[in-house]
Amino acid sequence: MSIRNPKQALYEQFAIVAKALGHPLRLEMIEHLAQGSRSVEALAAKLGQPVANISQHLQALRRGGIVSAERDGKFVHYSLADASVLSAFAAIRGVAERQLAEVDRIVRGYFDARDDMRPVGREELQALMRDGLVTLIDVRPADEFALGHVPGAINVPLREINAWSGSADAGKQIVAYCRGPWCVMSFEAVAALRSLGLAARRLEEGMPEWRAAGLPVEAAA
Amino acid sequence: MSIRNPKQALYEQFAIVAKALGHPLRLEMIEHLAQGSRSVEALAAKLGQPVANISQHLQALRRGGIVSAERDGKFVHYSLADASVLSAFAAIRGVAERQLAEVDRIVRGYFDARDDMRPVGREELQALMRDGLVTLIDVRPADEFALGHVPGAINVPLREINAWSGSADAGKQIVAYCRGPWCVMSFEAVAALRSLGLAARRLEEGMPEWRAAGLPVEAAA
DNA sequence: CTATCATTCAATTATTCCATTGAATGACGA
DNA sequence: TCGTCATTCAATGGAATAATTGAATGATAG
Repeated sequence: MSIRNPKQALYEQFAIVAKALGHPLRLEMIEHLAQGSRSVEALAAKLGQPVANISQHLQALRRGGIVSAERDGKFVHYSLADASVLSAFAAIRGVAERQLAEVDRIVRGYFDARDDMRPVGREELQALMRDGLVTLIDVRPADEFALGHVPGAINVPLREINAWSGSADAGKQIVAYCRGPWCVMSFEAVAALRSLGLAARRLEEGMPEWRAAGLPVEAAA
Repeated sequence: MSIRNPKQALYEQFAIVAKALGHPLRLEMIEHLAQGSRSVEALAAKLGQPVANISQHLQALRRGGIVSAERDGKFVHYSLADASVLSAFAAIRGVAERQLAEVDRIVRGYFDARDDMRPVGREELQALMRDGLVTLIDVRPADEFALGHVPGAINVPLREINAWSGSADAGKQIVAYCRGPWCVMSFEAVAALRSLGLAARRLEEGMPEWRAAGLPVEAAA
């Protein structure tokens, strides 16, 4: 290792962390790992990527201190190293939302962010739930739901949304959430429900943010 | 541009932001810009880098929404685009401090972080200042001091620290701060003062963090 | 001990990023 | 209008990073 002054050496370390976050696939991996720990194979399957590719990206994330690994039999389970990883992700997302016009364009174009797409905040949701005014649905796959979900939520994976909608209580508003603030599944769930004439809105954030806020989490028995 | 789904498109945008933070030189540029706006030339001089190189990195930072440019005559002044940039930087620093053993090693090795190097916190400083128990010195160059400093601080650029120490009030503890939590100048100032037998400690954070916390800032007349 | 399977490593090619150089742009002052 | 100066652009070669493939490792089950 070359001799440098400590300032540069520190900046190099910080840059390693930022660089680890600087790839779209790795960010997607982080969002999945934020739902709970995963084996390399499971993660690869979720993302539709070759195992070796995911393994390499996991090494990069590990070098940056983003994830930690734990061996369990012949599986290695990866998970986020620290809650501070989520705040770093959130901070980067915040910069992008505030500063990059492209983000705004994507959100408006693809997600069709109309005024009435205004998401429900955490406090607002808790008030609505207390008053029994909403049906809260968790549109993530069943395995992620099982690892932890908002108390009172029903698991309705995205592909079952149309079938489920028939049994929905038309008198209540539906609130959907999934993996994070920009997770597409809740957008699509809301769009699908609305096209069926149901009143639906997104929860502003997803499961990891709910958990990070210290709010109660329910797990499968 | 290829057609992708919105999720990937968003992750790509977030990755652009993270990638912009993923280079040591750019992080150093951010720390300088956090002191105040700078022209390309001024920044290049501060960092001892060719102008064209700095210009290119500034473009990268601009693409990532990290900095914004403002033309003034034939100069272009760059500054941080948003206070959220500082929190993103802080979040990344936080991950590095918590997770990367190398950071710990550098801090211990170069900065000689002994127990009594424990830095002074903001509240503690304010209490000490109120009671007149400390001399607060700002060890940044005079131009950065002029753009804003902690009220009551004396500007003692690092290279003048030995000359100044003769006139220091030996009955008071000295607290030094500079550009940020890991800015080397305050470490070196404290080391120099201690080797002269004076009681000196670092302020935990630097000017940008002080400003971001909404605390009062004094600028040159 | 051997077979199996999850994971990692190694090697390849394509792509992107980086620093440097020199030329182009764009605004100001004479 | 012309020269000057700050900044940006374009082009170069060299280094790092990414995706793919196939082989190596390391732990479990039989």
